[in-house]
Formats: sequence, C-alpha cells, structure tokens
Amino acid sequence: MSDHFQELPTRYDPATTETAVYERWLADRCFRAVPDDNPKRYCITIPPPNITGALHLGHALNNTIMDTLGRWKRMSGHNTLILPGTDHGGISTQSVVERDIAKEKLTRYDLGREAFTERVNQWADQYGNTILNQLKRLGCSYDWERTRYTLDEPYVDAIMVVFERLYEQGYIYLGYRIVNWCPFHRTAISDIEVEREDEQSFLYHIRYPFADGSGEVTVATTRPETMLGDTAVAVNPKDPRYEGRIGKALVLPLVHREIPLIADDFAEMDFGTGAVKVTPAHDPNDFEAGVRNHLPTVIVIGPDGRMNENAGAYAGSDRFEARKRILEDLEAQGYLVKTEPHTKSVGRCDRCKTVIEPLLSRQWFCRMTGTPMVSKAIAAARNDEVRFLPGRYREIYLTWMENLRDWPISRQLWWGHRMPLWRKSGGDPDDQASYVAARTREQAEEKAGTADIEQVEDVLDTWFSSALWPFATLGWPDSDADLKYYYPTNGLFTAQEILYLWVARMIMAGEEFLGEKPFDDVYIHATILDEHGRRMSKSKGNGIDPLDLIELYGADALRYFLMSQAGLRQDIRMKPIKDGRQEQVEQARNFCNKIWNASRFALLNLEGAAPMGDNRQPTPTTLVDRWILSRLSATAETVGDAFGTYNLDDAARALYQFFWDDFCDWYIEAAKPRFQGEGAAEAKAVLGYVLERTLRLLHPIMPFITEAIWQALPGAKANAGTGYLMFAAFPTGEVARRDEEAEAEWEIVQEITRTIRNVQAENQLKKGGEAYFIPSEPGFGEIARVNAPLIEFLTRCSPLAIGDVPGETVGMPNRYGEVRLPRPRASAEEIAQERARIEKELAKLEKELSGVVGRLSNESFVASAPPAVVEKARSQAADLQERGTKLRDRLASLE
RNA sequence: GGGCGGUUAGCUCAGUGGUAGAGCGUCUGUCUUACAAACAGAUGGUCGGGGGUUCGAAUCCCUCACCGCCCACCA
Repeated sequence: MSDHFQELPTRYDPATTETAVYERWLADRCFRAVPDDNPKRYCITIPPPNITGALHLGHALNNTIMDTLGRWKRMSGHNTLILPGTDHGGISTQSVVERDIAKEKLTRYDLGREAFTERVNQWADQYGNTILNQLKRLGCSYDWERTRYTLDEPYVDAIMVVFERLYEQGYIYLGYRIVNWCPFHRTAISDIEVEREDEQSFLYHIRYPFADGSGEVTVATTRPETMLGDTAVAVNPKDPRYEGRIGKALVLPLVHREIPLIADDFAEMDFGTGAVKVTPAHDPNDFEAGVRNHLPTVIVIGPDGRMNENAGAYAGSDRFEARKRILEDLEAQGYLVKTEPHTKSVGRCDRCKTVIEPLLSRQWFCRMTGTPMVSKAIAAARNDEVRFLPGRYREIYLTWMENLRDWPISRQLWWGHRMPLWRKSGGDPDDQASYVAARTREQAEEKAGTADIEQVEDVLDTWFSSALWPFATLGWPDSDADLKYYYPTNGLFTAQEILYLWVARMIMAGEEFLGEKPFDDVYIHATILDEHGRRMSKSKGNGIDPLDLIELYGADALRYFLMSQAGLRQDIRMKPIKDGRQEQVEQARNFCNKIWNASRFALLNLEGAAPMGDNRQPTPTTLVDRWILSRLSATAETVGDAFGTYNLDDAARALYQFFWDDFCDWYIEAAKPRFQGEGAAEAKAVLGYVLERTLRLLHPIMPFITEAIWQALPGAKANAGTGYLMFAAFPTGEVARRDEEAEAEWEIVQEITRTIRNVQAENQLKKGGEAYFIPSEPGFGEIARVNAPLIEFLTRCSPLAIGDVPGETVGMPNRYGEVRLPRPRASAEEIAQERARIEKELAKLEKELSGVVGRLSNESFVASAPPAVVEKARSQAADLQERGTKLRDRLASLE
C-alpha cells in the first residue's frame, strides 16, 4: 500500500498486498460485531468445518459466498456479524485419527479411550488452527473474537440442556432394533450416513429339507453367511406351492437346527423360489417379520464383523471369509442348488466405506415421526418462513421431513459428547427405567437417588450438536443479548449433501428451543467437481488445495473465479493444476491484474490533480463521461440486484464486463487524449469518481486488491468518511442515473471506431492516414464530427472527415453509414483479396436479410407479432438492404 | 423402482418466446506513453436426437438417449 503507484510493478503481486491489508483490518478489529441500535443487521453463523483436515475448495466456495454477501451487507449499512467456528466432527475425525495412528500400527484399542481421545485433541488443535488461518487467507471478514468450537464448554452445556429437555419430554428412548452397524468404527450410524450402491453379486439357492424327510424348500439369498442365524423360512400365504406345509419344521443345513416354515406377506411369490430365509438379527425386514411371528433372534455376527460364538465352526472368521467357507460346505454337502448373478444394493459407511452390517443392537433414539418438533419444521418451510434457494430444494426437504423416521443418536465412538445418561448399577440395561438423564454427575445422583451409577459409554451423533449451532454460538441458553439482536440469522449456506444431516435438524432445533426458525434463507450452492464431473475427494486424489491456488494467483482471483461460477446451478467443474497453471483461476488473476493496472493509470494521472472534489456524482457534459456514468449506474444496479437474489455469478460477470470492456477498453482509452486539453480537470474528476465507485462495487468479491488501491486513491477516505473501503457505502445512488441518450450516441462512436479498425486490419493499412465517414443520417455525422478527436485517437487515423472521399479507397458499411479509407497502390492481388472479403460479407448479409424478409412477408407474423418486433424487423431489413447495396457498388467499382 | 439437475463454439460456461453470447484456445497484426497476465482484428455453433405448440422455439410441451445427483427394506 504505497502512495507511489507509479513505482509499483506493472504486475499485481497479491502475496504482499493481501497479507498487509488483512493485518490492518485485524489490527483495527474491523470484523468485530456487537449488538447496537442499528435496526438493520445481518448475521451468518458459518457452517463450522470439521477439524478432520485442511479446507478444500468446497469450503473456499462456501466461505467466499458468505463473506461476499456479508461484506455487501456491511457496506450497505448493516450491523454485520459473521460468526466462525469449527466442529469436532465426531465419526469423521475419529476416522482420520484412527487412520493416522494406523501408520504406527496402532488401533484405538491399543491406546485406550483416554489416550486416544488425547490424540484426537492434538489433531483438533492442529487442524482447527489450520482451518481458521485458511479462512483468514481467503479474506473472510469474520468476527474471530467469537470463534466457537463444538467442544467448548458453553457449547457443551447447551447440548446437555437440550438433551435433558428432550429426554424429559419423552423424545429420547431406548430401542433394541436393527441398526446400520459399521464394523470398522464399531458403532451404529443413521440411514443418511450410509452410502448405497449397486454391486454385482450372486443369488444363492439353498436347499432346506423338511425334518420329517418329506421333501425340501429351496430358499434364495445373497448373504448365505447369515443362514446360521435363521430362525424360520417364510413363504407367501397365497403361494400354492407351499399349501398345507406351513408350520412344518425344516432342518437348517450345516447347523442342523430345526426352524419352522411360516407364512408371511413379505415373501414375494415371484422372486427367487418364493421362499425366503428369515434372519431377524441381521436384516431389518426379517426383524420385523420376526416380531410379527414371534421368532427368536440369533446373532451370529459380532460388532467387529466376525462370526461369533453362535456361528459354531465358523466362529472367529470374518463375515466374508465365512461366506466363502459356508458356500463350499453347502456345495460339498449337496445343499447348494444353484448360483446366479444378481445385482444388489450394498450399503457402506460414508466415512470408511466398510460394508454396513445390519445388526440387532441397543441404541438411543430421538423420536421424530409425528412429533411437534417435526411438524413445526415442516410448517416453517411450507409457509416460506424458511426460504430455499434454488426453490426446488423446498420440495426435496419437505418430502424428506414428511417421511422421517426416528433418529438413532447414540454412537459407540470415543470422540464426541458423551451422552448425559447414567445407569443405576445392577439396573437392566434394556430397561429405560434403569437410566436417568442429567447434565452433571451430581444431578444424576440426585435424580437416581444413589451414587452407585455409571455414565453410559456412548457418545452423541455429531449432528446432534451441530443442530444447535445457530443459537448455541450466540449464547443460548445463558445469555440472550446477542440472540435478541442476531437471531434468527439471515442465511445458511451449504452444499446439498448436508441438507438432511444438518439443515433439517437445525430447523427442528431452532423451532423447538427458540420457538423460531434459525435462519431466513437456505442457499444450497454448487458442489465442486473435477474435470470429469466427479466429486473431489481425498481418496480419489482429484482434489485441489485452495491454498495452492491462492499462492499461485491470490485470494481475490480465487474468490472472483468461485463467484463467477456460483450461480444457482448444481455444480462447478474445475480443471486440475497442470504445469503450475490453472486456466480458470488464471483468468481471474488476469482480471486482478487489469484492475491493478487500470488503477495505476488513474493514479498516475490523478497524482498531480486536485483531490477528488466532493462526494457527489459529477454531472459532466462530455458524451463519453455521460456514457461511462450511465454504464456505472447500470452496473451498480445489476450488481446490487444480483447480490440480493443470490445470483452472485451475474454480479461477477457484470463487473468484469463493465470494468474491462467499458471502463478500460473504451473509457480509459478515450480519456488519454482528453487529459491534455481544456476539459482535463473534468475528465480526471470523472475518471477518479468512476474508479472509486467501481472499487466499492468490486470489494465484496475482491476485498484485498480493492482495499489496497482505494487506500491510495487521493481523497477517497475523506469523501467516504471512513478509513477503509470495507466500510464505504455500497453504491445505490447510481441506480437512477441511467442516460439512455448518451448510451445510444456513444454506441455510434464505438461502431464507427470498430469499423475503421476493422477496415484497417483487414486491409493491413498503416495507421495514420485519413479516414472518411459517410453518414446515412445527418445526426450520425454530427456525432462523429463532435467526437472526431476521440475516434482519431482510438483508431490512430488522422484526420477523420465527414463526407465522401476522392480517389482509390477501401471501406465497409455499418449501421450508421459507411467508412472509407484511402488505399495507396493496390496490387491486383490485393484487389482480389478485397473482392473475396466483400463477397463473403455480402453472403453473410444476404443470409440475414433473407431471414428477415421471410418473416416480414409472412402475413401472420406481421399480424400477430408485437408491433415493436415488426418495426424492428422492418428497419433491420432496410438497413441490411442499404449495406448490401453499398457492398455491391463497391464490388462493381473494383471491376 | 421413483424424483431432480444437466446436455449451447475445440474447452469452461452465460442466455426462460423475436432468429445465439463471453472468457480461454486457434489464426493475423501491434512494444498505441496502465497492463504482452496486454491491445486491435478474425475464425469458430443445423443450441444432444425426434415430435408437438406458436407467425416465430436454445427458451414452452411430449418422447428418447447420454452424464450426474438424491431417495427407496424385494431376499
């Protein structure tokens, strides 16, 4: 940040600028937010990243969106709080640490619960810090003094209060049922933590003989190893094949246990053999069938995924190994009838990809179906209290909520919030009456009436604690000063993968405990994919580290790139970094460089000039000044609207187009000659004004470079009444300043300029010669005449004359007339080349013309189309015809 | 098995009824006193296929194909 921009390099160096700017913001506590009497406030509690590792591009996108909107709101006069934090990450973090200690050939059981938890804590410290630093690198204007972590004491207290209340209200109950069991983590997980995928498998047909020797029943199964736990075989009651045999005993092969043949609707007659083996302890359907038919349960697979003592000869072997052995034995003993290929949906743990084992187990559940908590959360979406963007997610959310099943909340993990549940010694573990829920041991003893109690080992599902994020971070339940001011928060920004896991549960918790939704808008943003359209992930090794991109191109470039892609679409495809380059972000870096250099130019010219007048918009009389102010006005409007409707890509595009095309390629170019003449002062004032306003518009997306330049702009701080661009008012006053007339007139100047350049380039004419413009209407000629000095500068022609030209020329008609340039010494070859060009142009014209004429000769078009459209077509036709005539004349003159 | 999103220039993507755009790439020029990470110009598309509605369809409707995502307890 130097006042001597002319001494600065011609290339923008983000590394030094970004660090310096951020340090100043931090030193002045610019991100600090506390409640005040400002009626406008904006609050986001950021989705706390899991402390599993460093941030990925998805986080960069997520946080750039929030920071951009937050900065926009802050500049728009809102008391803005963006509250950062991290999540302990439960099973995810336990997973990565288990993998980490595996490198030392250790398991969590080797370390024991206490030592393992300590390891995870070290991990959490390390990555928690890394994450927060990465967010700072990205430029996030978050209130770091409020940083929260889900294992912080006040946060844990909030969880305990919530749990106790839910328990007392009867939401939480003990259940003994089939759950998704991950044998790697040795814990239950919920349905939404299971990934399902079709895999090629086999359907095995196995013979189960009747005990009395009167034949047999053949069952079909994909999981023969579970047969050891079979307690029945079921057929459909309507199935004629088994009529009269219901109730008879079958002998279970290999184990030689007798099990009954039962009738139950769940057996489909047309699948397999119509007979299904029933294993209540290892299949949810079978479990229900078992309950209906009062069947015993036999667990044959243990928590570690190995066959247990009930598996007889197979005890101790892994479930997949057991499958192989059982098939061999069945085959050898003549029980295996046939094996056919079969596609099967296999569930895997979404963290470790281990195949899920449906296992009968004792778990704690949170009641969902039909509860007030759920209906309130449904109502909030249905009456649009909570708005979903894109809108289609509303239906997705509602469908899910309406079919919600109870939520298993206990986890047999070591990392997380231990459940505040105590069991009286000697109490039946299957009986809920043996337990008390209490926040502390003292309270538990009091409730239990004895000190002889023991806290349950299980921890809470990590999403149970995340559900409280929007209010537990704002002081609930102890203090309500922040809650009163900042709650409900304004938005929740996330990728779609945690819509159910997290978003739905926050809405329920907010409604239940605060009596109010946690946020107004749920904005589901894109997912970042690799160049082949696959999700980025560590295991695939196709991820890109955002820090690598920041180091290559700077945070502003990364932010701009992400915002330019952050439409209401589903995903963003990114190419990998190759040979030290990433094309997409490089383009954004080039934009940063453009901003840098345009600003250098302005500062060079403004240096000697007086400070930028007052804060009001200048009212110049020169066409190009009026035009750029009108374009600034249009851009300010587009950008404001786009931010307000979460169309961040529209904002990014509009800014790029305005800055590069309008401001740099036309306005600055046209400004150069004007700095010499008599209108120099006004020209400089407008240049300074437009640049300053544009920096404000750009700032939410590209905070570093804009702040750095703005600091060096003479008069900017004084006029804005703040020492920082990040607090300068976001331009809204520009909105009503469109100047249609100036835009139309400048378009004529542009068109003449383009045509001259075109003729120059196509004919490879040297710059410097005179040019002629023959207007098709006198008004066009007048505009060309007034702006001749600019056109001359922009095309390097000299001079520009209005009217016809003597001698040998080349030229091209355009919408406003015709441009002609003298052509000295044309060779036969050159003439042939020009003929070819003109013929090509003519063909293009004619094609266009025939389309328009075709429409106009269609009576129903003229009759039914809006008059404006018809009129436009007519003038288009006339215009095309005139240009065609000119081209033909030209062609004729070349003969 | 249901539902959703996508398919537009070589690549990445804009464009929701008036006859298709941007950036990158490619080609041709240019050190024009902010920028070669730049400037000027050019090249490039029967808008996935088919059908329909309409004076008119990339855009609305139907259908098919392919890619991706979500949901679902047929062994």
